[in-house]
Amino acid sequence: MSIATKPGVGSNEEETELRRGPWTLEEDSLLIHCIALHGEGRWNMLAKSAGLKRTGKSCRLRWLNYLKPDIKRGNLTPQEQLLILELHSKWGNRWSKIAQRLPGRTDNEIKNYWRTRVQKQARQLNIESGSERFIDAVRCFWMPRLLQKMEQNSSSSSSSSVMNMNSQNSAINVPSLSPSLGEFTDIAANHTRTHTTTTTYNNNFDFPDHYSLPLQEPFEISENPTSTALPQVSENYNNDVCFNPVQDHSYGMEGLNLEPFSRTESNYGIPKFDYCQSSESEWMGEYSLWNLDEM
DNA sequence: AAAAGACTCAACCGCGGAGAC
DNA sequence: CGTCTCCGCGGTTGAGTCTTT
Repeated sequence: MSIATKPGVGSNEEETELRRGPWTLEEDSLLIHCIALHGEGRWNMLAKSAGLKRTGKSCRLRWLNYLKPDIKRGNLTPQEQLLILELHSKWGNRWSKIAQRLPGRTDNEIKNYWRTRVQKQARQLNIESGSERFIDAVRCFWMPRLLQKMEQNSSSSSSSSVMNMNSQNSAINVPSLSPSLGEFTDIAANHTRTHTTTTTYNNNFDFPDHYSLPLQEPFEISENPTSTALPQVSENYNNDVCFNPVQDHSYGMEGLNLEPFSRTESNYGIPKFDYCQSSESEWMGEYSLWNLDEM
């Protein structure tokens, strides 16, 4: 079995020398060209026929995570983040399975998102990721936040290009979001809509069962994503992509002050407080907004 | 302006399953 | 049935970048 040479460690036997590390433009071109000719799969053979000194695994990874034309770039949208949270609560670290529900997103990207954003937040709150408290935090704080963000986006999207990136990006063949995602976001947006009729949310957020999934099995419901409940939202999702050009890294959970939540067991279970006191306040960075002591 | 620390994400690694022989 | 190879997945690493001090 050939062992990849480490960077800087030379090998006299050229045929066993394998490159590692970042891919060059030339390598990318070779791989793309070869896949265009032969298609995906048979990665070891592909690597050889392309003349690449890479393992088949490396070629596969490069293609799937970076070169494949339908890969989306940019930050995950609130909808995507919400879906990730939801699916992770359902499936755990099944990244590839989760990625199948997010067209254009790779398992690697989702995994990175989870580790760098979600788990980081859990660490900062001294919540063990995957614990019930963590699930609570996701459900009672982060999901509603994302739903709120979705609502804001959807209300402003009519005058923005946020939801229309797909049609503008003719170079990239982006598949439609799965019907399940449309279904899901319909339901999720409906949750938001239900509560945005008032200026105050409460954290119960009509997640009916404390530990059961708030949106039970929304993914295999229908082949038709069209929703009668929220046509405008569905429409957006049928149009797809939702690549948000705004470089907003704060869609996620950064800035949430869950200290009381993480510290006070009495708040665990049925925490009661408003989490959306002010629609005009930029919720990211409003640490005090989340301070239970103030309630 | 520079150093230190934090963060991101592309890429690698090891493992296990599937299929061919 | 055992062995080998390929493929795909999840976990991990580390270089580059960004932010903070």
